[in-house]
Amino acid sequence: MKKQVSLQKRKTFRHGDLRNALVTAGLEMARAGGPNAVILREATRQAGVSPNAAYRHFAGQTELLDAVRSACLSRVAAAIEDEMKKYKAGRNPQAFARNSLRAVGMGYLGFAMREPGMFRTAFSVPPPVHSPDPANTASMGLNPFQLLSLALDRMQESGLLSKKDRKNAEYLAWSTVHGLAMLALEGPLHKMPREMVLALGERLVVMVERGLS
Amino acid sequence: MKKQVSLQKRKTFRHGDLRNALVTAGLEMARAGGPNAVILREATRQAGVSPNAAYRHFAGQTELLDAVRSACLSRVAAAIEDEMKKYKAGRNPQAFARNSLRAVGMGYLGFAMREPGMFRTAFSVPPPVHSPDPANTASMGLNPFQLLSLALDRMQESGLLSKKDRKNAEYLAWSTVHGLAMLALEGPLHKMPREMVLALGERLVVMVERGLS
DNA sequence: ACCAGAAAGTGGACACTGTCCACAAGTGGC
DNA sequence: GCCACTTGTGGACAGTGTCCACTTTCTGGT
Repeated sequence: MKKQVSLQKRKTFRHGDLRNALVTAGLEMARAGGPNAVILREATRQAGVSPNAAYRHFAGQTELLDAVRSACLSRVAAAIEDEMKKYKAGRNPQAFARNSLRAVGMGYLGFAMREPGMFRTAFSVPPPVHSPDPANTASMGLNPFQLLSLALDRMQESGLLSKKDRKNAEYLAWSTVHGLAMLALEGPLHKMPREMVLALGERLVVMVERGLS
Repeated sequence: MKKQVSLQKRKTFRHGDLRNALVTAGLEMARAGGPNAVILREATRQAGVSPNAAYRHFAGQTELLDAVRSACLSRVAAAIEDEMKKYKAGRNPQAFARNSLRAVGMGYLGFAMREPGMFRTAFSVPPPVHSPDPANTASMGLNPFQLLSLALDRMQESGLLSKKDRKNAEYLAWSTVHGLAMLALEGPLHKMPREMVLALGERLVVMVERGLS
């Protein structure tokens, strides 16, 4: 239907862009079924190539998953950016700061609700921590964590947060929205309607803002 | 080494307690490697029984995992209870309420740090929501969620929380600690030292307490 | 223009998983 | 003592990740 190009058997022996094709296929599987659903052989099948061909581009299934996770993280970052763009820096820096924080939280949560599979994949197995890996970023060149830091910086600069309270505040804020997202996606709250989750998210952001200082 | 009893080939054709043996084996696998590591065939092997024997007690691997998850949830509840027992209701109900909330948060997080595999298993795939399943509880007969509710009730009763703010507050509080735990276990913070995670946890609980009202 | 060597993909095999089927071995009620 | 029922066995199958030896194609140096 969509990328028929990869299904019709190619004429050339070389695929030309296999690595990308595999990641794309893997991304689709992650979208549909989360990290456990990204399956190496299936990816090669969709790329119209033998299973072992994948090993020319990835050391194994784990590395393929790593690449897919990276792609998922980029999507998360993009969603946050989109949300942040709704607010412009105006004459009230405190309002701007608050809106930034809200945008990060709600962008994060919104993506989790919209693309559960990708979200779960993005935060599944141990990635190499805070690597400033440019592959995880969107157009602003910041990963989700850095976008959050930015929002918190604005809080501090506008006087909403003391220097002391600012320290490590990203972890506190992040935990909050991430936790709600996970509980709603694969935890005990998975039957809660999305609107309610998002409503809780609103309260959560307020709680963070109030509780941080 | 430990439960040799299940390894030496039994004399009777019947195992006698196979279901339990399978869950126990599964629990050990979950402890060591999280939900993905609980493998049906391996459980039967450890129980000294043929793979198919498991199907007399579970419809399939998923059901075995369900049972293991239930057991993990019990452990979480037990850990929270242990933490709560440290504080007794005294002449200051507000302090008691605060301590209860702290106990829930820190008990939860502490267990996550001590038993990452079990914790991840406990909150992995969709369980049947808020079923008051007695299998998930510890000695007080309350599951982790209910223990949290109890702590929040104490907050309200002691006047620390208004009726309006009390509503759905468990979700907000829960999200917070759960999020930190997940980020620390299988998220980008997995290299953060446990002491730091727990220190963040302390701040987090304070933030919740301050932010909820 | 050649041609060696690297890069990319193929085919076959292996061990492992979950699961299905038909069958055997004990057990309990009448 | 028999017979139905539960529990466990054995053999099979498809699907997975991965290793090995092999072939096909591309590329760069002479």
